[in-house]
Amino acid sequence: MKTCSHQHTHKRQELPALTDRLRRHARKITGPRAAILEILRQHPHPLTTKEIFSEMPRGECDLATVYRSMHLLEKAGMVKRFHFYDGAARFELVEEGSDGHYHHLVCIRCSGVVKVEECFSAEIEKKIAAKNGFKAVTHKLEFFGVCPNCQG
Amino acid sequence: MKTCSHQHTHKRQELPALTDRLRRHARKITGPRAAILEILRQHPHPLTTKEIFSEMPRGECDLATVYRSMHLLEKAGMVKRFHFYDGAARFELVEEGSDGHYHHLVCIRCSGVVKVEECFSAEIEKKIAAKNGFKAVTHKLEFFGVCPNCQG
DNA sequence: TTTTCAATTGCAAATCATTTGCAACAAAAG
DNA sequence: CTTTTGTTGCAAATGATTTGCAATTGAAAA
Repeated sequence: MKTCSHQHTHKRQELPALTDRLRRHARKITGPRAAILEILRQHPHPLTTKEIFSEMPRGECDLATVYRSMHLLEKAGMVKRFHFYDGAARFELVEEGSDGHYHHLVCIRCSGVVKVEECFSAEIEKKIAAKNGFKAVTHKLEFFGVCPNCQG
Repeated sequence: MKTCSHQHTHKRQELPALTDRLRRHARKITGPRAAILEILRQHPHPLTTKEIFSEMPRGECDLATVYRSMHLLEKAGMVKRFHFYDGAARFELVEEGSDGHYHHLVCIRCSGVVKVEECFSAEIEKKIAAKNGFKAVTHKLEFFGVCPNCQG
């Protein structure tokens, strides 16, 4: 019983490599989109749409555009969407070739996030799928706790 | 390495037992609260606030009251909150004595939900907590896939 | 490079889920 | 039965996200 073999290597791609990836999905490379990719590139953390928006050089684009772009990037498999404690979606770049499968450990006090390499055995998922007759089963797993700084 | 020992036995409690549980948390048993508990009792599925509201006998109470009640029941440990594919929170009754720790397998097509007994080794969680210096670590885990009816 | 056209954006208004202030009300305690 | 304090209804406020539409702009074609 071995743990699942998701990739966790993170060689951060350059912006051109990212725009190429997007272009491959038959999409235009626009100012806002390049800016968003660059921001995600520089923040290896899950960011909310608002955070991405406020990182934009001088209000470069509309909030709605960020929302639209995030959907686009998500469908292109270039970002992964997360939901933690609050109602806001958070996004993180998925490295090329990675299936984007990894998890987080979130501090319930300060909201700090740590990427988690560990994952449980893929056997469990297969067993669950088989037992219930489901196909294409995936999972979402997030850990929550109190980080060292917020203890005491 | 054994799987975690969460309880999964579900002997559905009667309404009086439920109201007693709530009373123990020093809270008044009101019409809306009893109605909500009864609805949750009769639907061993995660329900959205809206669904609970529309199950109420003739609009018995305000939507805001349902929201307030769900927070109350959550703090009392009587219901568990879930977030699946969409933005709406879903609630399910937690059996007395259960730690409310179990998971779901959700169909991404029809939204059907199956309760999942399986869980991964508790060792993994301990290891993650120790490695990062976090305390009181818990996790949220949900499975997604295509159910038998929605395949093909 | 310039033309052309569909994809994309900005803006404002619309939705959706959820929360909150406040006065009227109703359980539970005495 | 009265008091006390938690609860509710209602309406308005939030916060996140979506959408219609006209104006704009990448990128393919000429």
